[in-house]
Formats: sequence, structure tokens, C-alpha cells
Amino acid sequence: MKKKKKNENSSKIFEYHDHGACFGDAITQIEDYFIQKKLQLTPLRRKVFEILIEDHKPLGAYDILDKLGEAGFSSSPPIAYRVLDFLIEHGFVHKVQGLNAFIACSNPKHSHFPTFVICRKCEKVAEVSEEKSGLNLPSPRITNFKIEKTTIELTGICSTCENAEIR
Amino acid sequence: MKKKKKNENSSKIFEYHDHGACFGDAITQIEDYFIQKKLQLTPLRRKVFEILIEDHKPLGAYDILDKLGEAGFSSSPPIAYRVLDFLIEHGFVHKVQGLNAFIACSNPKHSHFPTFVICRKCEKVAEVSEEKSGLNLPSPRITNFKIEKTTIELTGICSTCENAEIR
DNA sequence: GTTGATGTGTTATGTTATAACATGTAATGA
DNA sequence: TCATTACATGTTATAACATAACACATCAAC
Repeated sequence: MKKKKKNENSSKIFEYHDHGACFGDAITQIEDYFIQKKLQLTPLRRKVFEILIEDHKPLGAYDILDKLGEAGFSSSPPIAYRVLDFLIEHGFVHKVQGLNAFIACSNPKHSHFPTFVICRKCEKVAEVSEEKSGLNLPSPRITNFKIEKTTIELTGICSTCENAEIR
Repeated sequence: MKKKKKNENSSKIFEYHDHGACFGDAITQIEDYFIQKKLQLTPLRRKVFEILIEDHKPLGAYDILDKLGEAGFSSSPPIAYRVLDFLIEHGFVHKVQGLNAFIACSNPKHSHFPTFVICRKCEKVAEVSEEKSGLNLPSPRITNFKIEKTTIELTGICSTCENAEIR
């Protein structure tokens, strides 16, 4: 998981974490959650989540379907979409609208209103939890409206790519 | 279809404006902008913008294509997408990602980083400029990243619909 | 009058997502 | 025990959204 680190002079939001630990934690978290909520963490659901958490970057539904196929599961579209919807509903997966892609949640315990920061060049995506993004919700100025879901995506260029860029 | 009604005691962000004036202002604004930037406000571009500003709600690309067809323009997909891209680039149209739809900008002079508030029930969409949304950008906490574009969409239920809802 | 920039037209195809219906399995309880 | 229900998955077909690639026209500039 995200280890709070002393701030360096480098790109904080894209910095690396201990992915082995992240993977294990995530599996444990989802198992616990499913038990607690009496939900079925079926082989298919588990596999979809593992696919997403494995390299921890956004994948299209059809990419996921391909990987499901390779793993011996059915790979017709509804299979993926149904499971993704289910995992999204329970906060373990987010959809990145700007990429029509899906990504494992970095911290299902906390990030109900995550912000995604997307580099248009290297296509890295960072999930920033609401406490850290400075984009706090709900806004005091939006009244008479109950926010149920947010899509907050910041697209641009990370400093690494910007330094490399000519154009 | 959805019939727009006079505002009652409801939701501030969805409140009505003088749409006749809005329409005229918008056309004037786009004309001025195009002259100033030496761009061509061709019949096709003007028509697409008029279609969008006419009822001022999000329309899918294929809805726009249908209306173009009715108006005697070509209605093959690239026609719409090209013009929409162009208008988006110049800030007169936004894409609402959550609906795969396009909407005329409420205020091209100011809203470079707009927030959209979307009622999932009545499907009304309000554009809130960054000054008013409380979601000010760029965040002081996101460093080493240059934000070029934002997608901020708040989906939920407006008070009018909530009051009417059972479930 | 050729060149290059721009705008539109057209065909074909690619990509993303859902509807509708069928099957399997396990728990519930009459 | 057997119907009922709830849930998960499988399958076919199609809908909805978007772009690639190429053709043609106009017009200003050289």
C-alpha cells in the first residue's frame, strides 16, 4: 500500500510503492470484505481482480477478457462487464472514464471519491485519495444535490515526460 | 421525452436562466471569438453549435448527426466528431464523459475547468464554473504534474428527484 | 497555375457496452 | 422431496460510440 514518505523533489504522485505488499494486502482486503458482507468471491471475480491488481494500471474491458480467456474462463463481453460492475459497486475497482478503462482501487478502505491523475504521454495513472488531492467533496457551494459518485480526472503531463518532450 | 419545467423551490444549481438571451449571447460570443482568432465559423460548425445550444442539454454524437441530416448536412460519423473536437478545442463545447455526450459550454469565457453536476434520475446536467464549485484547481498538493484538462463530474440525485423517489 | 492549408464528404472498420435469454448450482422452506 | 428463489455464469446477437484512411473542393499565397 501507499507508504507515506518524506517528500522528495521528485514526482510524488507517481512514485513507486512496494507492489508485492500492495498485491497481498489487496487480496486480503477483498477477501475480508467479501466474508464480512457475505458475498461470493468466486474464481471469476477473484481472477478479474487479480488481473487488475497485477500490474496495477488501467485495462480495457477487452484486455481483461483476453486475459480471462487465456486463463480458461469464458471471454464474451458480458462476463467482464458484469464482474467489473460488481467490483466497482463494492469499491475495489474504478473506471477511468478518460481511458475507457478499469483499474484496481489503491485503497478501497478510503478512496470513495478518488482523483485520477493521468499523464497523456506515458499514460501512467495515479490515484489520489480525496484527503490528498485538495479536491474536497462535497462542495459547500453545491446544495440541493446529493452526490453519490464522482468522476475526477486530471489529464496532463508528468514532469518526467515534460522534460523529455520536444514539440 | 423529458419536459423542462419552471423552477420551483428547488435546487440552485439547476435553476433556470433566460435561455433566449443565453442563446443569442452564445452565438455572438462564438462569432466574435472566431473572427478574433481568424477561424472559420462555417455553416456546419455553426449548425452543430446551434444544435447543442438550442436545448442546452447533453446530446450524443449520433443525435447530433441525426439533426445534421435533417438540416441537410451530411450525417456520417466523422462529420460530427470532427466538428465537435474542433469546438471542444476552442472551449465552446464540453464532453460529458459519464454520458458519452456533448454539451455547449455555459460560459466559454470562464469555464476552462468546469464541473458537471448530473442527476441520474431526471438526467439534468448543470455546468458549474470552477469559481463556484469549490473544486479549485490546480491543487497545491499535486506537484510535478501539469494539468491540461480536467474531467470533473458529480453524479447523484437532485432534491426534486430525491423527494419524488421511493425505493 | 501550382502549392499548401483547410474543410467537408465517404467508406469501411474498430472499439466499447448492453439486451435478452439460457444454464447451473446452492440454500430455503412448504 | 421437490418447488421456489437467489445468484453467478454462459452465449448470441446487436447496440452505441468512435476513428482510420482516402477523396475532393475551395481559396489564399507564392
